[in-house]
Amino acid sequence: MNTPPEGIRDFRERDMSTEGSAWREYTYTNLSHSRAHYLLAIESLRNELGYARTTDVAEMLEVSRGAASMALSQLKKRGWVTEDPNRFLLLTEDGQRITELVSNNFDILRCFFEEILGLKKDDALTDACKMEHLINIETGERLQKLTAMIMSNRDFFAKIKRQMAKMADAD
Amino acid sequence: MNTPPEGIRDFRERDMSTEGSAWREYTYTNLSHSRAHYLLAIESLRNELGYARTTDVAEMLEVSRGAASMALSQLKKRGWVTEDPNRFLLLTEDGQRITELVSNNFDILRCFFEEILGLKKDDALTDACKMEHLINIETGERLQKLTAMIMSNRDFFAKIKRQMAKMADAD
DNA sequence: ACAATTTGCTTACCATAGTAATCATTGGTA
DNA sequence: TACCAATGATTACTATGGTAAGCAAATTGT
Repeated sequence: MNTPPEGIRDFRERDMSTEGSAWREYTYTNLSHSRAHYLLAIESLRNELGYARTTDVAEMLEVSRGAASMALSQLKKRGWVTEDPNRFLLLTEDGQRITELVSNNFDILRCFFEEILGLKKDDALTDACKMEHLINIETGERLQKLTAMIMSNRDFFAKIKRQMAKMADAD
Repeated sequence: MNTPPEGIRDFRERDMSTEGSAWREYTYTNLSHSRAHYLLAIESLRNELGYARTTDVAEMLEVSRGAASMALSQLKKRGWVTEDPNRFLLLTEDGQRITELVSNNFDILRCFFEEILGLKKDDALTDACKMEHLINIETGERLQKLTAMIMSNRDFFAKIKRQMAKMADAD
């Protein structure tokens, strides 16, 4: 947990001396929101179908095949995606690490939003999706820990649930 | 708290029937990360200096004056920014509402990351900055509530602090 | 008063992230 | 075999969000 996975720039090493343009730092993994979903799509397709072609990715993400083709060739250049001998898409080891990281972040966030903050499933999903590639490893780990601690404290958890339900009623 | 401020599309009304491209929804306020900071810069400059010119905004955000000029003219078109009789930049009422929303989100997130999750100040700031314009109103309100509830539960708060400190040591 | 600087803006440029149209392979089938 | 559909990639286009260079008008300094 000490160092980030291979292929991911360590955000903790960034130069904060030039503060002020911190607002521009928002990738952590050097992965855009969109590119993250190409990786997730490959993973998900390989789990569902056993394979992933450019066309399948395009269809899943509802983008044109041209866009998928270009996006995927970028991801290949960066060493996150390759092809198997039969030209089906594969995640490299780096690609898998990053995908898993983003996927974990998504789960942590979704769970926190839904179980702790009591957001509706859809809203929890949407917000988690927006942030999955943004939070750094440390934040994810700590959020997960917090969620676990709250959920294992029955009284406090119940209290939170009541309060959050009250807020939902106010809507 | 029931409805979003004027000039902000209500994300809760979006059509979720076309799920699947939810990954593409990530603005809520129709405000990009970058544009949000133009609004915040105007607000902040007017508080610090009493006025905000294009040049001041450009300098604060460390972008070129050309970029600032274009960004600001977009924000003017959208009715979030105007000029006073002497051509100094002003936030419109809609602009102020959005700026306040983003600014509140930032404070809520920063506080949560720093006080609850125990992130270092810089990391808390960075993560909050990345998400300030992304979380929807409801999520912000609930996160704030959670933070308050945890902080006012002395025993549990102390326990969390211990755990989070332990995670920091592991780094 | 006049030169120098500041300011706001335009222009030409770059990169990313999409679309739509088109094209070359390829693989199955009539 | 000869054709047709599907696949993957290319091309031209759009929009956003930047930079750098340069221009015109206003402000400032001596």
